[in-house]
Amino acid sequence: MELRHLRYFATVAQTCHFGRAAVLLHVAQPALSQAIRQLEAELGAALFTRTTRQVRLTPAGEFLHDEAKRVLGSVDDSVRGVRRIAQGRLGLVRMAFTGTSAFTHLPRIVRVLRRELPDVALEIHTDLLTPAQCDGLRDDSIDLGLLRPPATGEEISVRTIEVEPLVLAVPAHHRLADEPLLAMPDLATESFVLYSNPDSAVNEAVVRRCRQAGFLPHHEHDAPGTAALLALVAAGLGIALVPASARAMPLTGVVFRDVAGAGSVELALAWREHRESALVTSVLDVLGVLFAADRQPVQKAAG
Amino acid sequence: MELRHLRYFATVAQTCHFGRAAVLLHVAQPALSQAIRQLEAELGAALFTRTTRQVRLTPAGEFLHDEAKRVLGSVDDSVRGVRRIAQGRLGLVRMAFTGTSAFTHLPRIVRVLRRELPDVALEIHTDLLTPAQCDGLRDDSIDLGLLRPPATGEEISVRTIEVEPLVLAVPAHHRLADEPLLAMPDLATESFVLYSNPDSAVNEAVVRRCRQAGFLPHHEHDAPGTAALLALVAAGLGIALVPASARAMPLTGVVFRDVAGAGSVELALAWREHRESALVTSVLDVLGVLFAADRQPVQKAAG
DNA sequence: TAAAAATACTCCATAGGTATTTTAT
DNA sequence: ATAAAATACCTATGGAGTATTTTTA
Repeated sequence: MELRHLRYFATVAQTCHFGRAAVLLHVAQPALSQAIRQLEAELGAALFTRTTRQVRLTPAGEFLHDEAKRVLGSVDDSVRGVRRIAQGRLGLVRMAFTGTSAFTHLPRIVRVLRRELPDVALEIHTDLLTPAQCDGLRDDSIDLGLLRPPATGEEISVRTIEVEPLVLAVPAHHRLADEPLLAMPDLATESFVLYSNPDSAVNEAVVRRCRQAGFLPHHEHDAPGTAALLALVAAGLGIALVPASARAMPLTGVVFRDVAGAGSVELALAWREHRESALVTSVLDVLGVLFAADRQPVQKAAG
Repeated sequence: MELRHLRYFATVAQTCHFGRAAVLLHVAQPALSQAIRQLEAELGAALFTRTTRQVRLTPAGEFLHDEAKRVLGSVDDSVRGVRRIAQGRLGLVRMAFTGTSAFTHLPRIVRVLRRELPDVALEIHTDLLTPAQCDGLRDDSIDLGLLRPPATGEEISVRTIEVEPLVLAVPAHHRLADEPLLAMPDLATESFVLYSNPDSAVNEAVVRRCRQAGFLPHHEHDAPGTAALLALVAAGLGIALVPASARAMPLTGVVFRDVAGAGSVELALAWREHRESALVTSVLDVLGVLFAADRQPVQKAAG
C-alpha cells in the first residue's frame, strides 16, 4: 500500500463518485478504479459497494476513510514540521549568558525570539563566563553564547554586538576624580579593585592595558560583580576600570572618568562554526536585526 | 511523498547505514540513496549528514524518524482494522430479543460472543416481538433478531434454533388435569388465558391450532408474560397453551399436560437476506455452533 | 436510455538493478 | 587502502491514458 492509494481512496470516499473523484485527483477514471481495486485486493476487503448508479462505503471502507484522513493529515503535519525544522523555525536552542549579559540582554533576547520564532524553545544557561561557554559550544552542550571575546578555539564563530569602553570608577574625593585629563600611566600607583573570578574577561582586559602602560595593577580587594565592586570603590578601598555601562548604576561616592588608552571590552554572540544548524542561523538572523536596531540610533547621534 | 519513502527512510534512520538498510529492505543500495535524496528534495530538508564513513540524522531527520514510525504503525493498525472488519471480527451488532428469549438465551449469547468475537460490540434491544423485529431488520435499525417464525417479508432470512411443543397448563384440580390422554378438541369448551399482546406469536399459534381443531378459544383473561399467565392459571381463571419451556418455572397449583395436536412454536435467528454483512455472518457462525451444541445432547438422548 | 463504473489495451515514466566512481578515514 | 555512499546508465514493471463495453436505475 502507498499513500497514493489512501489519497485516491479518501477522495472517492468523500465524493462517493469515481468520475468526480478522478477530476479532483487529476487522473483518469479508469486509473482510479484500478487503484481502488488494487487496494481492496491487498486488504482483502471490499471498501465500496458499487453499481453504475451508486457508490457507497462498506463498514470496512467507513473505518478506512477515518483512518486515511488521519494518516494523510498526520503526514502533512510531519512534512510541515520537517520543513520548519529545516528552516530553523522549530526546535530547541540552548543559549548561555555571562553574569552581566544576562541582566542587560537576556530579557530583550527572549522577548524578540518568542515573537519572531514562537516555535523555537529556549533553554537558558546563566552565569557562564567566556571560557565555560567556549567549552559548552565545543562539547555541544550549548548552541549559542553571549560572551566577551576573544573566544578561544578556531571552531567558534563570533559576532560582536556591543563595544564598551572601560571607564575609571574612583571614590568621589580621590585625587584622580578632579584631574582634567586622565591616561593609563596615571593609575600606575593606585590600588585596584578587581573582579573575583580569575576567568573574568574584564579583568583580563584591564590587566592587559595596564601592562601595555608599563605597570601591573596593584590588587588589594576584589568583588564578585560590578555592583559589589562599585560599592568597594565607594568605600574608598581602591579604583577600578569597569565597562561604561556601569554608569547606569550610579552610586553616591563614586565618580566615573574617561581614561585615555583604557581600551574597551566587547560583548559577542558565539556559536559553533562548522555544522551550523539552521536553527542557530535563524536565531542569529533575528538577533542580528535586534542589535543592528540598537546600534543604528547611536551612529545617528554620533554623525 | 509515498509510504515507500517513509519505509525506506525509517530503515536508514534505524540502521544509519544505507548498505545494511538496503539489505533489510530487499533493494539495491543505489535505489535507496536515490529514494532518500528524492525525499530530501521534496521536503527541502537534509535528513542525514552523510560521509562515506558515517551517516547521522539531522534534527529534521530525527523528527521525521519519530513521525515516520508513528505513521507506518498507524497504517499497519488501519490495515489490521480493515481486515478484521471485513472478516466480521470487529464492529457493532444490533441484536433484538423477544421478551421471553431475552431471559432464556440472551445471557448465553452475550457470553459466547464476548469470548469468540471480543471486538464485536453488542447493542441489545429487548422486548421486541416478531413483527417489530422484522420492521427493524427492514429499516436497518437492527442487524439480527431472535424471533418466533414465520417472519413476514421475503428479504429476511431465518434459521430455527429451537422448536418447543405447546403444552397445556391447567389448574391442579381442573378436570383436565387427570385425563389420561388429551387432544385439542378436549379444550374446545374451556376458558383460555392468553398473552395480552395482540402480536404474540404464541397466541397466534394457539389460535391457529384451535381453529384447526374446529373451535375458537374462549378468552376471558390475559397476561403480559408467561409468569403472569401461569399465575392466572394457578388462580383457576382458565387454562393455557404455553411453550414447553414454561415447565422450567413450576408453580404450585399448575399442572402441565401434553396435548396431541397442540403443535409447537419455534425460536429463530433472523437477519437481512441481501447485503448481508461479514459481521452478521460471523456472529451467525458463532451462534450456529452454540445452538448446534444445544441440540446435540437432545438428539443423543432421543436416539 | 443514459450515466457511470469496469474492461481492454497501449505507452511511458520511473523505480530499481548493475557497473563504476568518488570520498573520507 | 578500503568501506561505503554517490553517480551513470539501463531495464522493465506498472501507473495512467484512450477507447470501449457493461450495467442498472
